[in-house]
Amino acid sequence: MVDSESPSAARVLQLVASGAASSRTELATALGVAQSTVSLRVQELLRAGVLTETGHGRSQGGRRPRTLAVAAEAGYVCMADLGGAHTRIGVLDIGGRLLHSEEIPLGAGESPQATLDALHDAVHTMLDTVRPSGVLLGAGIGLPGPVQDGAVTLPSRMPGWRGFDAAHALRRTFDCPVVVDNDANLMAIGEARVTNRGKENLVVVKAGSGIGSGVIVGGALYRGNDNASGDISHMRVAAGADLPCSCGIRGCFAAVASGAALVEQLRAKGMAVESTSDVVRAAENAEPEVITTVRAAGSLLGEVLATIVNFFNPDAVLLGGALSTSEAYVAAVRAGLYDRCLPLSTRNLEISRVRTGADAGLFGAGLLVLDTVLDERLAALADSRTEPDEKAGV
Amino acid sequence: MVDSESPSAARVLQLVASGAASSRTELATALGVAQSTVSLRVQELLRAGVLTETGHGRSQGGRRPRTLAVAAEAGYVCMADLGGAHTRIGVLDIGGRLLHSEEIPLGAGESPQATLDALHDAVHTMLDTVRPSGVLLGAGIGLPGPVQDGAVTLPSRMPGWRGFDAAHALRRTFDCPVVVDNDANLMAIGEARVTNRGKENLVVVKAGSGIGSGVIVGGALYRGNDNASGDISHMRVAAGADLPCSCGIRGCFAAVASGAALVEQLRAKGMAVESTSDVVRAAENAEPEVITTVRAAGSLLGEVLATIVNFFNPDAVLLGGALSTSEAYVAAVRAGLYDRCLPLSTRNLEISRVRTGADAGLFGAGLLVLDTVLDERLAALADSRTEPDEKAGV
DNA sequence: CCTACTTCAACCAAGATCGAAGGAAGTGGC
DNA sequence: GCCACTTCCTTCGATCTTGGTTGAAGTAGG
Repeated sequence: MVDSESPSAARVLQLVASGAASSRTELATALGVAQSTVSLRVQELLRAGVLTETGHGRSQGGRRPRTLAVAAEAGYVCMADLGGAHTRIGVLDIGGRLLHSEEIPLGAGESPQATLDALHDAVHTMLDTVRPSGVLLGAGIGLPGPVQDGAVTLPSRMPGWRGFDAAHALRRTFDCPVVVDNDANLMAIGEARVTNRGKENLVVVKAGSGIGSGVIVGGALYRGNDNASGDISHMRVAAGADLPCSCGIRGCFAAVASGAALVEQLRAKGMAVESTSDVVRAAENAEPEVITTVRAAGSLLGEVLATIVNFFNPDAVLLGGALSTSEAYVAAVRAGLYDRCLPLSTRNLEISRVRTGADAGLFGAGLLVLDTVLDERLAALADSRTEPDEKAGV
Repeated sequence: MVDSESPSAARVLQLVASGAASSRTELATALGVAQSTVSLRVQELLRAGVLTETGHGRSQGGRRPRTLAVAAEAGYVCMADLGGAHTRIGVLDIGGRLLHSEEIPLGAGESPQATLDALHDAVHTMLDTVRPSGVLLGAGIGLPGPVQDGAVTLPSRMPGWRGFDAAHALRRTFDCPVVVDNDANLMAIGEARVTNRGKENLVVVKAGSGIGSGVIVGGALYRGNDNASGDISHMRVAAGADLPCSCGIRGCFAAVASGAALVEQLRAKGMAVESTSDVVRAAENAEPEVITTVRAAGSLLGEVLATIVNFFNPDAVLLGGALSTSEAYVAAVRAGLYDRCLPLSTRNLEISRVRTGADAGLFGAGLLVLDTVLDERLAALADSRTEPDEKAGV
């Protein structure tokens, strides 16, 4: 359940690829493990062909380090972050570097199979342009709703998706290992692993057309009992006492303050907004009506998060999703949170935007699938190395 | 940070003492580790004098097991659970068995030093009666408020305690190792470790004169950033819009539904209640006014917990504290929770009373101090065994 | 050119845990 | 009584990890 600081293959590659470490010694300090341990693991990765020695680095007074680099030709993974109206897709090389990401006009509103087919086409068009070297190792996909066994169990804005085994369908379509998870969970994983703050316990909020969060405990994703952790959309707020929600209860937070709710509210007032991004743009243009609405939504999120922070006492609250790109929104969240939270819990609390921005979910999806794919590959290599040995030995 | 299933000394002893395991083989299956590992650890504990072999068990078709028992003469720890008006004290033997527990009329209302002095006297009177064999190994104390570095940082009903280093004072008074922690945290630890359900992630609520909770993640206590996790008393609820709270904000949950708040409300209506227990008693006697008030408080807790359950998606919510002894209260909590929570999160959720009842906090305090004390003792023994070897060897 | 010093990575021993194997101590059928 | 079988516990090597040491590689200064 915990894999934060362990020198997993994917993590070693990520450090090398990101430039955070380019020699064995640097890896050892970055991972916090003994040099000898790193040495062995690097040897494995070299043999597996996913790392290469590229030469020597500059000496710092002593022996020159042997520089390491990921073998780009070893392959890549591709990711998708499915939203209500838009979908973000991208490619990660084997070292966890984002080679490319883009937004495509594809929503989960269609039938599942049609959506996934369109996604498949879009991904392959992207791959034709990007032309990453090597082979497709795996794919990771984020869906906007609680995911269990590869299927969405509570699709609020996704008609027809309930119980549809997306993982199975994708495996068939893409013909490679696939992981499917909730979008906010993937965002939390991505942000936690790419921007390594010294923080162990995080709440990462995705405020887009819906609102969800991912929870990081001890550096690893906390999934809860049914992989349903992080739901904050159905908290009861006074501001929405009479608004109905897809869950069947009135007064839910997301029914008032989600991007979709803001669009509705503004359209009711005659404004020409279609999506959450439209709302954010209008707010940046300082349209008074919009900015008031956005601030109110942010303040409400702050209030909701105050409850979460009091209970969970995390090291940081990180904001992502389309709404978080609005300065006004973030400011309102901060204000609402500090206003309603115990000083004890906010004293050491960081509240900021996700550093990986709109790509956070893609990073999470890619890194998650890289973990499993690389582990399998190393295990296979270890097997193939021991078996012949036994033959030769006896 | 995680110590749930590891074969720690205290855990081995607890299993033996509780009767859950009386032979090495049973220990191995209970701990989920190899028999050889258990064998070595048992040898250590035998040498340390905290375990003894008592003879043979019944054969089950093969060789008879050698039965193990904790060496009662090896010592004991004593515990205290300090409340606003009452305090519960008890003694644990080295195997984690509760030898005795009682409630004494001592509250945290006095000055800290006076309270601790009175506590010391009460504990020694208790020890004179109980006469546990062996020596006092350590003491664990629970305080009703957030604890940092052995001191309460936000004493809501404890004038004069703010910043008072209780751990230091107790170490001097009792002259033994001491652990001090939040009462709800200790309750969570106690309940999680004594009644080992197959559950990994728990929320344990203490609903007494105040309301707090302890969070168990992966079998171990989750403490958060500032050891301040589990605070649910300051969640905003509609029912208490205008009631002031010690935190300076209006509308806090605990200002409406804590035991202290219920006492106030009922007294304002002319009822003769002094403490939370009085309220519970009156409710059990089916006094209409009281039972309505208690049910309302329970329903509110259920609503608050619905938020927590949606976010945290635990395996179980366990209710403790004086209020939880009221059937009506527990029923109202259940109703409120199921009413406001997503079915997804309650499908596999257990909602029940703590099985260790009023002693949950004592168990937690005792087991926590046993952990550290036993580890130290084994380490000391290991040292004393290696050092002479070196002398003799050279 | 030689020496002193720094840094890197391979090697080694120590500790923990595990699985397999085996001895010890029983039961039960013949 | 003998033998097969079961169960319990210990022993032994294998594996994985870690920290410390050593030798290799290189720099800086005289």
